[in-house]
Amino acid sequence: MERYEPLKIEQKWQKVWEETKPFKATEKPSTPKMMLAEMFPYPSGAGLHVGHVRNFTIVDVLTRFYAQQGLNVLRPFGYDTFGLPAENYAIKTGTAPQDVTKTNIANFRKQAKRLGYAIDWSREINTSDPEYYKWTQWCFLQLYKKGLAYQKESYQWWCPVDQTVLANEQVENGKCWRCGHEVEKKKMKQWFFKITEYADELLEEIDNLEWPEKIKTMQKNWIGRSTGAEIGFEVVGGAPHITVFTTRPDTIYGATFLVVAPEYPGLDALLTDDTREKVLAYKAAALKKSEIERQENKEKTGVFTGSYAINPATKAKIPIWVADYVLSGYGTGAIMAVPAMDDRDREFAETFSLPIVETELCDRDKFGTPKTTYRMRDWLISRQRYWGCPIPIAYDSEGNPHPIPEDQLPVLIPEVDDYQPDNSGRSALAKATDWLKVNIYNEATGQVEEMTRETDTLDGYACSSWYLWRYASPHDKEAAWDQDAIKYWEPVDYYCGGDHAVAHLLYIRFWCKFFADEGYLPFREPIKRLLYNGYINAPDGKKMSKSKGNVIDPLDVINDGYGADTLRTYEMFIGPYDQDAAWDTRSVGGVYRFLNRCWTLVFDKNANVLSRSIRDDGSVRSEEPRNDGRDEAFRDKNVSVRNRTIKKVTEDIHRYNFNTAVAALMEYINELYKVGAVEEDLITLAKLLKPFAPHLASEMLEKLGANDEWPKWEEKYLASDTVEVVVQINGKLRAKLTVDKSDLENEDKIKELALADEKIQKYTANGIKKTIFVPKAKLLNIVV
RNA sequence: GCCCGAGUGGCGGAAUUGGUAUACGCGUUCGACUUAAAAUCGAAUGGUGAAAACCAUAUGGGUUCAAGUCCCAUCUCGGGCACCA
Repeated sequence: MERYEPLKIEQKWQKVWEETKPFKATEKPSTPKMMLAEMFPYPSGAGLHVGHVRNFTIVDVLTRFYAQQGLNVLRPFGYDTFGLPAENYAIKTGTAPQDVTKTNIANFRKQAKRLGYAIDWSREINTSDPEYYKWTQWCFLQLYKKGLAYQKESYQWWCPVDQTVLANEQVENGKCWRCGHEVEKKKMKQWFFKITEYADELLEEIDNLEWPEKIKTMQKNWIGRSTGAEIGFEVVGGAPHITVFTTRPDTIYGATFLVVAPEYPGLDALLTDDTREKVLAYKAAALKKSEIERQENKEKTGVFTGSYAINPATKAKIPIWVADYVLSGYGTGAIMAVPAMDDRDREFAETFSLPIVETELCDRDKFGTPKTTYRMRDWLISRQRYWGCPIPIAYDSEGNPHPIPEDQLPVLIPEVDDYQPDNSGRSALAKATDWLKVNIYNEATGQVEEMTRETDTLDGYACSSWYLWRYASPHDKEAAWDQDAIKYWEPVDYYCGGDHAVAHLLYIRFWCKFFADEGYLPFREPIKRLLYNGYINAPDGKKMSKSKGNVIDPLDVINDGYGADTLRTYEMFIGPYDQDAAWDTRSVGGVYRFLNRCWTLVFDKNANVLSRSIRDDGSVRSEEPRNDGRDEAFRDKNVSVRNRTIKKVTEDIHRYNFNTAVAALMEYINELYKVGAVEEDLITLAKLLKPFAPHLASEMLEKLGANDEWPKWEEKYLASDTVEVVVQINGKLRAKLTVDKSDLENEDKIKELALADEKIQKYTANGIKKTIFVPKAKLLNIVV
């Protein structure tokens, strides 16, 4: 007897797909398109994990579903390859990140192919490929030309022992992750993208997106628009006046002191000989404070500057303090403190015995000018790292930046021997001394000059801020993306991921709006629908991690004999796609049994179950062949189950209820095992199964000689000839009636039948108050 | 602290518009097949109870003919933000 052998079937179909390339996409102007993508992975050395499989399979189910419905689908794939793990590995071992990346991509590709994904493999992209990052640099230059890429002095984490800049995630409890020494903030010139320029549109367009509410709320909070006013305070003694931002200009009569942030630019002018030493010491200490310390220790600290300001409302002379509870990056870096109204100001006033004055409110616009501010800051994009996209800038002898001309792109990453950043705070790119020198035309002097290249690289998020558009024409040598291809394929219809709720998904919206303004994109939002999938945790409910030893390797699940179809279907069945779920190895077996039953129904003529059906009296009618000409009644019964299943699976996929779609297929096959199947059932089953288990379904369809066109249901077949009507007494189920379909709307008839029922009569002996009939719910409620 | 979610059998979960609570799967039990085991197939499976019936969707109220679903309060868990003036 033949058996279901997933590995054999899967190998066969993967070979077929490798040769026939059924998902190679081309623009077909007369066919509706559908573009789907997952958040492209960072190809780590560990290979695919079960979270990738869930993420990719969601996209795959939708891709195949729409392809089977006749849409022209594009489902590309790519790799987000710049980043710290490859660089750290390089520092440790001296292996070039280029080589490690190449190996990891090959492994990822091989594994993704073993899962049978409907990918157009001709569109693979890789952010560290010079063919790709040439255009990342081009994007940077467009932003630079419009003044949206600019330099500014900014405080960075700095490890004084390792003499290097550290990223936020490399600072652990205020200490350097490598040497353990306390880190400090160092003022350095950094590159920024001016995302705040688009703050209003980014905020206002959120409501129009078909995205999960959770993500929309997070983005709104992140942008954090608040409206208020800026109010100028004159400083006694002639120092420049201080402008504060407040959302409550109406409380100005209660402002009894001002507070500026330690980093406040005009701080020096406020100091007196008596206070200078103390204030500067406070400032130095504040700069040393780690984020963690600032978060954990919210006790108010501060120092009096020695200066006073005049409250424009009360004309009172009020002291100016410096305190780290005022943030330099928000508003103007200075506030008016109204301790009677604001909890933080009150706490500060109480700590330092400053006056608290209860106050009447005044007109909001009386003393200030209306002003809107945002929590969102400009996007800091320079990284002092080797393994990133070089910023296409060079500096003349006076330190002025000049863009590398577009015809000299890409600025290639130079080869170096040592990947450790150098002690000037520059990336390892600074070690490529020849590479550093470049001849550029200087407009100011009108001469070609030797300049020095920028050694910072771009934040990886820059590389992923335009990759969805590259998919439209991934090998284009003339442009970042082709206008016709973009017009046809994009914006992306479905984008699926489980991370980057704010950063990546906000940055890509920002770039989209910018390039739309520049005329390069015909839309202002890059992603129509976002699916945000949950994590898959270990069987113990905890996060999977190597150190805990609770990692489930998807390739092990396949190779253990379950196969890719079981793995895919299991991960869709595990629970609602947007919720976290815990791996359950035994449930994987349940899904395997389900697929095995599908296989058996089509291929194993000898299985005794196939020859069974149930007689009207409930007994099993055995030894009957399966696909012969069954009698009419039998066929009608199957027609109704079949149509209901088609409807349920179709609608569930439309709603992303993949778990209940699989459950509906399980119900269907359970029913077929009970009553028997006609050929149309087998074909329908295979077609509906294909998005989840494409190898097995292809094998079934081949055997049945059928295509994979998505089946349609007809409403008229959904109900069988008789329907069950529920009879309630006071809302509680007491009896079930079987009535003819044609009588379902007939209230009198159903009432008559109900009242004739023995069980119901027990309750109606003392009369009936009223009845409620709900034909849609097939329900009659009798109130007694 | 603030803003979102969520709480249903032994377990993961279903219930789409207020209308048969517990679909589907796991686990468990029993049976068939087998010398036996595995695999496969079939049956049962919220609790109490002999049964009738009663009680069950975190807890306590409410609205309704009817509440897992709506309203009010409380508890618990998860996520996000966190001195943003």
